[in-house]
Amino acid sequence: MSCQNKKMFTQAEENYLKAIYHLETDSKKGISTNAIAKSLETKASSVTDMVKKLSDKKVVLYKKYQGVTLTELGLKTAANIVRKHRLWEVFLVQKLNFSWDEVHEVAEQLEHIKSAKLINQLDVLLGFPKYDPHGDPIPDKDGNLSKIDKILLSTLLKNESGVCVGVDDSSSEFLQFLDKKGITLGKQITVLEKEDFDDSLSIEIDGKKLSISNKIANNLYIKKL
Amino acid sequence: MSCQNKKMFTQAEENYLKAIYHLETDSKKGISTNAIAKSLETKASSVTDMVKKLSDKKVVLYKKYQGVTLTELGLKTAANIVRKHRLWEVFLVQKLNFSWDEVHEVAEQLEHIKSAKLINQLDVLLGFPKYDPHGDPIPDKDGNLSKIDKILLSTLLKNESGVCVGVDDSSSEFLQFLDKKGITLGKQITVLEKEDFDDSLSIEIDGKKLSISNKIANNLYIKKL
DNA sequence: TTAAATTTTTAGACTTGTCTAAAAATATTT
DNA sequence: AAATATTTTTAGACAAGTCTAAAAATTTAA
Repeated sequence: MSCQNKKMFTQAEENYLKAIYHLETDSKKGISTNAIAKSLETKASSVTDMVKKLSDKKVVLYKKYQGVTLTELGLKTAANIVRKHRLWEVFLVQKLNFSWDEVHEVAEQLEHIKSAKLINQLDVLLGFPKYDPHGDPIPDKDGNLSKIDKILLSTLLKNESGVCVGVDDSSSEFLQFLDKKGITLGKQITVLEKEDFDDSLSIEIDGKKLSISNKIANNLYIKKL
Repeated sequence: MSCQNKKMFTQAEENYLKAIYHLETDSKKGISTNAIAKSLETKASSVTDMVKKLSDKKVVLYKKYQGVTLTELGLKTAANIVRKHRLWEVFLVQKLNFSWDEVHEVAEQLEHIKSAKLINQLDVLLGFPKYDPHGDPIPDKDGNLSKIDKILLSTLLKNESGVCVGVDDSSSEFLQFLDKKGITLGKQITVLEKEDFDDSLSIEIDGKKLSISNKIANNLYIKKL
């Protein structure tokens, strides 16, 4: 088989590692049991149990009541799962005609497939993509991320322009809403007007004028031109 | 989610259904607990337990001590898993440069991914293949198989010719052996000589003469010209 | 800085899928 | 047809991962 040296993790363990990874990039501090429970839609008591196992396996540091942090090994492992998730998302969109709001659920399953060759060759097939269909960076084999200096659309000033490069909320509701409005990654946007009373925006996209609520503008990443 | 109407099965359940499916195509009778246990490398007692669950779910017929048979629903479900397995094998070979001896292990995992769109689009991407990389037929959406009138190389007579269309044993050892000898699907073979004392063959392939043992000839399918 | 509220952990239970060992049924042999 | 061998099932146990309810620790508030 193919599992002598490399540590293997169950799907449940991988999901915990991924959740902690995402929470760590947001908060930098030790991640609380409750935060993990919320993000995995499970109970805090289940998290405590699992976190002990992960600690035994040296992928997290854990002191009772103090939250957890990923070790070097845990970080690498988690980044690799995210890498797989995002590469599969690109595959689904590029090769199988999925739309960006349909990929998450399936990638959530595909990310657990164990085969180094599979993911390397997928990377080749897709042309070594750096970003997934939502604009999120794909970690490389060592877990490093390409950074892009993106800002929220809501921070653009009047008459400034930028290119759509990502979303903060990638729920299918939001993504489908963007589709309906004709807003997709790569599209150029210019802020025509900023309304003070509700923080809504008037923007130009594809030569058309569009009104955008603050909630939308707060979930759309732009790279300034 | 995506699981309101269609019945969902666990990976373990799917593996049992697949095993029973394969055993049924060989034997036509009720499949014994022991046969399933052997094929899944598990214990007969575990099989008894699982078979009861499958019976409750209406995918097999089971009477104590009498073995099991797939119901219509079970047959369709199993064929669908085999369909997914074989489509993924084609994908791995055609798109990701896997060799035919490397695909099984990974397809064994991929076959359990749940998404109708995924498998339909994969079918499109691959051009609706009818056979997997070992020459085994890919069931269509209703579970129907394309039949090919293939025979074992060992049944070819002296001076008869045929095209390699499949293998009976698809262990990586056998497949790697065939690779080494230059025998792949689609290659034309002519029987030059049949030796009586050990049933070995002398064949011509690619204009070269090759000696083939009976064991090999008994595991290689040929379509007569 | 005590008291109250919240978070986290523990303890015990449940499910799925597996196992071993023993009992029951079936099949084979003489 | 009785005795033996084999197969299958049952019974009880175990590991993984989850849950609820209660206890312990920490944080917040007064």
